[in-house]
Amino acid sequence: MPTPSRRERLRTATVAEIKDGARRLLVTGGVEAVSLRAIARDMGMTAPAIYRYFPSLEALVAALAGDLYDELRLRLEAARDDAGAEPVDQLLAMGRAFRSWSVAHPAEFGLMFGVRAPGLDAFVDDCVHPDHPGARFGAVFVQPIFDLWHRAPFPTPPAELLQERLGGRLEPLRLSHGEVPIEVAYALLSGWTRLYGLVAMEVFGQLAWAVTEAEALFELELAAFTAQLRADPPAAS
Amino acid sequence: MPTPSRRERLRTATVAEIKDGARRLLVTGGVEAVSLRAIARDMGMTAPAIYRYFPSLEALVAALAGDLYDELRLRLEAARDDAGAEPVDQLLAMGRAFRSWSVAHPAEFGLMFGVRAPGLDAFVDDCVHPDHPGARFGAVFVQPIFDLWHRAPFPTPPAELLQERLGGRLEPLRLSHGEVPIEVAYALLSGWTRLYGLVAMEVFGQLAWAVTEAEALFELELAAFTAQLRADPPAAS
DNA sequence: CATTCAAGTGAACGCCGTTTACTATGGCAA
DNA sequence: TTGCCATAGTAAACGGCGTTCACTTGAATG
Repeated sequence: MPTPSRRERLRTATVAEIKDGARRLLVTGGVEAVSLRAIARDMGMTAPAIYRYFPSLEALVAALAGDLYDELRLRLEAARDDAGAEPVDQLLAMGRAFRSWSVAHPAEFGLMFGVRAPGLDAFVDDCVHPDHPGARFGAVFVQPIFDLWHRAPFPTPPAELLQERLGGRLEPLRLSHGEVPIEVAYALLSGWTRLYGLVAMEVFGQLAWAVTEAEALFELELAAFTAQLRADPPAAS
Repeated sequence: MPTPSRRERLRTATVAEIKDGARRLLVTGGVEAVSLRAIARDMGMTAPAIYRYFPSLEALVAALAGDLYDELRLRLEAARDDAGAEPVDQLLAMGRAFRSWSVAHPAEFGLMFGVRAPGLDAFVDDCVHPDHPGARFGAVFVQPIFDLWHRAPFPTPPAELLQERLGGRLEPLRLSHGEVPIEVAYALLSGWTRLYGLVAMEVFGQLAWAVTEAEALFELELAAFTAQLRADPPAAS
């Protein structure tokens, strides 16, 4: 690609400035504080000008969410790469990185993993596009679990049971990552939902009724899960 | 208490009508569709009249959320009471009831368990009031796990480890339910976060990238968890 | 140099929460 | 029965919001 024209450069700079403003508002006031008028005010512009760059507020927020998925994914990839070659260590590091980023960025987490606006972008999300930022984020977990399974299979429910219950329902996963052993798919989903549940409850303040310092609980659960992953599968009995 | 005065009866009826309207809007358009003006319009009133009953929109939404916690708790208690005397069966029934209510009421679920408005009611929530609807909801799970532990202890991480990591951080839980064995507290938190994570991901559409029909995954996880609860604790080795 | 087109403005529309001043009415005490 | 007064409701207004539309301006392009 040749050097982008001057117009192009200005345009991408403005897009970035708009997104920066949106994120600043998101961080300080939650998603409901993100408004075109406030962004434009911060930029010394008027609100309708933003429509030259995004077709609606909602589209802007969706683009911001996509960026955040990429940011979080890069963070997890860095943690994985720093964790050595042992898949379990990589998963541990990724789990901790996921929690620490999420706790440090609760507003962003809420936007990415909280409730979706009713039916608006759901059909955009579950679209199987493998290049969708959310899908690319989920994909980060696949490789380590797959490697671990190759190296040292871990115990799971019996493969026949998994096949019967889950077999026909993994098309979306298969569309992004060819054929994955069903045990790997199960471990991926099981582990991801546990990680998500714990972190989401902490970030959303839903654990305060029971426990202070949710990090202790997080480390306990992480230890329990990795112990499960390190265990030998039961001998065929 | 004597029969409430006529005024009182009219007032509670109006409060109920306002809440009904709010819930209708919540269901059809998500939480952001709940507006005082729309509620008042549906009731043939003007918006400022609602201020005679609730000090703000936010307070109305909070009251609605409280009612929803009670509704869900009653549903879970009914499922538990229909499940016989076996604690594991009770927990299974409560887990299924939680999922089915949540899937059937995604907007309500989002309001109750999704992201909180920034710092607004957080300090109201984590207040240790044992009569807070959210706390009373969480409490439903305590008794069956406690009973199960009494009847047939299940495997957990070693008590000394739990005590060291979690011991000092359970004041909120202890304030609502006296002393609870630390293994029970751990199993409660671990199980609740797994249940929440799975259901929240399904309701929020966060599993669509990997799996269709999340119920199959839910049943697998439920089976895995209850198998864990039914297992014998490892003999002291 | 003339033209074209993207970028931005200002005004407007219809929503929204909330406040204020004001009105009517039903219950209660003198 | 009469008079009072708290209660429930209204209308108008303020500021903020997303969005649309008609309009200007200025820079890149032929």
